[in-house]
Amino acid sequence: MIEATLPQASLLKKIIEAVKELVDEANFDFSETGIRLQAMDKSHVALSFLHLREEGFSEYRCDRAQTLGIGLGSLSKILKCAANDDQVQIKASDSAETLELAFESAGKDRVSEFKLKLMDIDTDSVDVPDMDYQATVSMSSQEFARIVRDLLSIGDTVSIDATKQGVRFSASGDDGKGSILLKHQKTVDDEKNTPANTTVQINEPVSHSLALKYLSNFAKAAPLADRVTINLIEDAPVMFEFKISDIGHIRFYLAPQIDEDMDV
Amino acid sequence: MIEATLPQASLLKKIIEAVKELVDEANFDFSETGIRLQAMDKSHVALSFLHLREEGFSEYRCDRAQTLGIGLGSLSKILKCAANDDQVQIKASDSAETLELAFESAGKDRVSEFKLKLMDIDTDSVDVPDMDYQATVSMSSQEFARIVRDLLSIGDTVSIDATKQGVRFSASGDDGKGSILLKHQKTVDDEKNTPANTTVQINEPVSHSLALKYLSNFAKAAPLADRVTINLIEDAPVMFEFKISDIGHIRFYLAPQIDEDMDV
DNA sequence: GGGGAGCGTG
DNA sequence: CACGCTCCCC
Repeated sequence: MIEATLPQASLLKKIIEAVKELVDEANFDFSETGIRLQAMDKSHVALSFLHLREEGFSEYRCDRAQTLGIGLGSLSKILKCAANDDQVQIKASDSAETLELAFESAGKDRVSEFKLKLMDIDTDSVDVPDMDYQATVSMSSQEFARIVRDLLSIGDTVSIDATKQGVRFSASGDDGKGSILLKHQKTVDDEKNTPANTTVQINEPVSHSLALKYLSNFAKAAPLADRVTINLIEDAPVMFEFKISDIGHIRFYLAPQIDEDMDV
Repeated sequence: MIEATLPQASLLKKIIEAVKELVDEANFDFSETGIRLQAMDKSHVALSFLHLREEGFSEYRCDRAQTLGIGLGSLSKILKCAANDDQVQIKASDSAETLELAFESAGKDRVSEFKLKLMDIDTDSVDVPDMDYQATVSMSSQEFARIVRDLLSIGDTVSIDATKQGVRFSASGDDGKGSILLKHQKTVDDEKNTPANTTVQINEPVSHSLALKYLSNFAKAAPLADRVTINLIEDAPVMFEFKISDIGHIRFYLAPQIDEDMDV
């Protein structure tokens, strides 16, 4: 038996919006402690992780661990039927074949109920070990989204270079090249004027080439978090983390592209 | 070697927005005294002039005169990557094959660099003699833009009639006719309440028919100047001038349409 | 607070 | 391809 309630449907809507472009269907693992999702994208290049802790729900109950296979397209359609400030409750009985969603309007005067057929999903579970990253960038998620959008008009691939000085995003295409450097700033908390600081923690400088179309998908998580953390390590996927306040986080891993220069 | 800096990218953005619809690619002539551009539109009906004086830049250096052929679509894409209050510096070395643009955010914490491939552009240089205009209208550029937009919903062609009393813009189409008269006002400077005065200096009344779609393009320059000056003379192109404060101006010339009544 | 531009959806 | 929504700029 699963029952979980969120006071604002908008949160769940944004979460599903952020992953549904990458993943068609995914297993949601419900346990006492909360909900987890792990899914490769269709082309097996990007990995999405979602964790929502039980404390983040206004009501949470999960008698025994249960995995629900959900088509994200269908779920997204149903969530479009919820107003942003509806309360949303999801329910499933043990070995249920459907997920039940109930939306209640803020004024309690409208109650909507939807049932979503569950599916069996073969999951290629990938273990992602915790790594010691060589570089960690923290920046405004909105600025991240803006940079990705800007560079998409220049080329298909972005190079992310993290150094002690800051992080550089660069791309090139037929019309020319573009590069944006965000300087590392010591965070100044006493000055409330500091809006969108960027910080770079470096053990060793790292550089990676990534397909912008995936980053463009990741950037859809920007509405969920003020900041994004980019974790880089040589010869391993880059991790993008958006912390969802009070409830969890969403993480994307993207394998770097083989550098063309090394391709020869 | 060329180096020129503007404190506000928004100025350059607006300038390029104002000409890019008319001109796909254009030669920018850099000299010690500033930057000039002269370009016919695709259909060779409208002529665009741009002059930016060196004093208007926060930094200007041009060792020797140089002509840079620039694709305005590509340049516009790059300028979209600048925030409005970024500082923008453009650079080109002698006989360079690329134009370099550097944007620096107001907080200095973001520096973006773009390279734009230059191109060879055949230019049909037209000499436009200084003329004694029969009528000169000065009016609010915003009101000009509004009138053009309004009349576009009536017809394709506007007739501009300047008399001592004022200036009349009129159009007609299938649904009917429209006409807007702006009365000549003696400029009253002591009354600060006077918002958008129109003045008409007349030597001789003039009337011209012009294609509204071009005027609609010219009106894109309205954000650059509070006022527009319209200069009319019989049997010659109409000149629209937008003065860009402290730095120069942008002018459009448009050949009048042969009056249908005289076409018979 | 209103208008315009870019993006996603039907 | 057009409409509506959202973010950004004025």
